[in-house]
Amino acid sequence: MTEAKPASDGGRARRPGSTDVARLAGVSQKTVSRVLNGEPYVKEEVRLRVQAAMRELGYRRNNAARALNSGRTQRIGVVCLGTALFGPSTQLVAIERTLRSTGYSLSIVNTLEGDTGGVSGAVEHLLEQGVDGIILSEPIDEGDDQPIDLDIPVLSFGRFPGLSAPSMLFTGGDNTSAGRLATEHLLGLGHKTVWHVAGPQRWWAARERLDGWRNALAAAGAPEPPVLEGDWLPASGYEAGRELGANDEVTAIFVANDDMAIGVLRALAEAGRTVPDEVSVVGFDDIPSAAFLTPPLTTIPQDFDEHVARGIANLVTEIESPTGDRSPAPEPPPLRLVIRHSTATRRRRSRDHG
Amino acid sequence: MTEAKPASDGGRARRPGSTDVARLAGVSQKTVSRVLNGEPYVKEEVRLRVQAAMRELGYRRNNAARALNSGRTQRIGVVCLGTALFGPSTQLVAIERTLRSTGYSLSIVNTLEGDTGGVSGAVEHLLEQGVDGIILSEPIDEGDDQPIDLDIPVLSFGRFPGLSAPSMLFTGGDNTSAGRLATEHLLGLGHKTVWHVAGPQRWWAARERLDGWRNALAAAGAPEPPVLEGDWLPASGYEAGRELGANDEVTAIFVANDDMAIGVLRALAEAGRTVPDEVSVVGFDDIPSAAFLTPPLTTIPQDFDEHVARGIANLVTEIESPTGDRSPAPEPPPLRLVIRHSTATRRRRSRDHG
DNA sequence: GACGTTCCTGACTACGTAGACACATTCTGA
DNA sequence: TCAGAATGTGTCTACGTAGTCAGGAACGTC
Repeated sequence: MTEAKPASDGGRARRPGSTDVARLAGVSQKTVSRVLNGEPYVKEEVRLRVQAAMRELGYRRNNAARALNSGRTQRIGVVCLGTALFGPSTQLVAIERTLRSTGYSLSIVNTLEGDTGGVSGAVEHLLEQGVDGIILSEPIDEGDDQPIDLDIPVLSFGRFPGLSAPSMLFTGGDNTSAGRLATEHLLGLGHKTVWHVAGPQRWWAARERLDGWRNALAAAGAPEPPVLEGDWLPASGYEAGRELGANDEVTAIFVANDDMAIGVLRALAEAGRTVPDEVSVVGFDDIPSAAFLTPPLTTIPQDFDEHVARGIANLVTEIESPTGDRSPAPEPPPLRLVIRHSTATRRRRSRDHG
Repeated sequence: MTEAKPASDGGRARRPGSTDVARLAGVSQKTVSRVLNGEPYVKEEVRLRVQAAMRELGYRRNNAARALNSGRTQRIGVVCLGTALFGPSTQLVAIERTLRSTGYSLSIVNTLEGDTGGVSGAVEHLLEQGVDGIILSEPIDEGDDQPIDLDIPVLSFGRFPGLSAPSMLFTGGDNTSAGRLATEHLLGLGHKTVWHVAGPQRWWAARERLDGWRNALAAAGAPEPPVLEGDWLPASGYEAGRELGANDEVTAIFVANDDMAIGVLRALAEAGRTVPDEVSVVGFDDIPSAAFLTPPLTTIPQDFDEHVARGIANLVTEIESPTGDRSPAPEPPPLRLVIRHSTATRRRRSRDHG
């Protein structure tokens, strides 16, 4: 009986394994395994003895060994975009919280914009780590991405062409309808048309909000002004706002997120255009500070918790019984529009008859 | 030669292992392992043949097996607080980015406020997953936490008593000095004293900023007004702002983060106190929208990238050679104060002699 | 040409867990 | 009373990787 690896005598003591627990409790390793997994057919007295031994040794189950044996890691990987934006951050928090209650743990990997390999590189990284499922947190369309072909279930927050997997699940809010809702709100206030400060069009969410805006305008027979595209950040909203503020035609703006709306508000203020008297502004997200801006921002909240809960429930089901028969998606929560003080009925511009 | 487990004929094919690659390349499994790990003493011709075989089979190294064998998972766990706040989110992104370049991957777990077990529960969860090191992202002081005793290195962003580990590393900005800097700026503008809207005092960062404020006041011989404590969110800042706005004595406020400062600004505006003419406000963080508020906010930026890079470099060094001899910490980056338009020299209040 | 290096490769094995299976013991019903 | 089920427990083994060690081949040196 050779001992190839000295039990790291020099360093810290070797972590106890189920074998050590078994020895102490006077049972076989397999019985310890049974106790660990709450299997039936273990005498209560034995179960208690084993649990006592585990406590005494400070036993902690070795997940690597478990994964190796079972082929399942009890871990889910999330591909993020590496931004600290409100939406992605909030969603990630919701994912972690939901996942933990299912017994899975979470690995995250960022796709930095312009990163080598983009999404497919990130996915590859996760696969090598070993994950039972993958979540694409904020699907974007990078032209250079090669199609991704997975053999584990995937949950995506939004459409993601170029992806194939044994089971592809989707969740997330209806950005198109939300964009329509925002636009209709402004049209309903009497504005002839609505301008749009869009998010980066590589993001599907941004495209969909733009689509909703476009649909609403078309349905109302309103002219479609040119789109200004930002990058979600306030500075880009400010740039767009400067253009819009200089244009007397502009009386209503739908901004694709609240952060950019902050920039728009600032630019309008600097241009001397009062909100909402001269220009109405609608944002998106309902960030915590939206209610405290000048003026408080009318916006559309997103129910991340709800979308995440639905998506993850499906993902876990799919992982644990890959039958592919998912329960029919429950209807998504209704869209809401929080009306504050950045929108008002259109007034004749002072210079209209000057 | 029995075959206990049928190779899952029913489901998808078994993933190829290094043994399969070896067979295809006509070498031993060990040689494949050598190629994988870039070890020397492999003939170039053999190396190429093995790599070709790996590509052909779509081989992907199994991290669970690797971890089981080596006792190291190449994974680092991060304990977060489960908030989408700007600071924590930004820091997490920085951690992921930095870590990836070192070859480690990232598991995250949230300590939801009031969660069972708090930090120690989160740590336990990570240990069971198997991590080589742990990062405490936003150290807070939960009274009910039992002391944590680890046997792997820990990196903490801020002090964290009640924690013991073979090596404990710290990084992060100097919140105390930052608090002092903000306060001194306001005092330097002629304000008799500075009021403080603090962050939740369970957070060490919040305590330190408060300490810095207190130090600066004491050093200047200024009276110390009562502290108002918020929860980092704009709404709590608004509440504090309503109190402060009703008090004519208040001419200068240091708010512990920008989000709360937004609430403070709003409350002051509603109270008819103009900023900066009547009241000066300094925030903390320099969130992206800070420059676009009304008025643009004077604030102290945090250099997360820098702190994270320093901390992780030390952590990885410690994991890979647990000698405990860390290179002396390089001096932290200098503190900055971004002066915008929310602070100005004190003017006599209109009612001073009324 | 014998010997010591350096280079290259393979056989064997451990890592910790859980699945398959064998077997012992107790319970149940005719 | 005895078959057969239900209940416990142990033995053996696979999972995929990399460490240890044994040795063969190629090279140089005296």
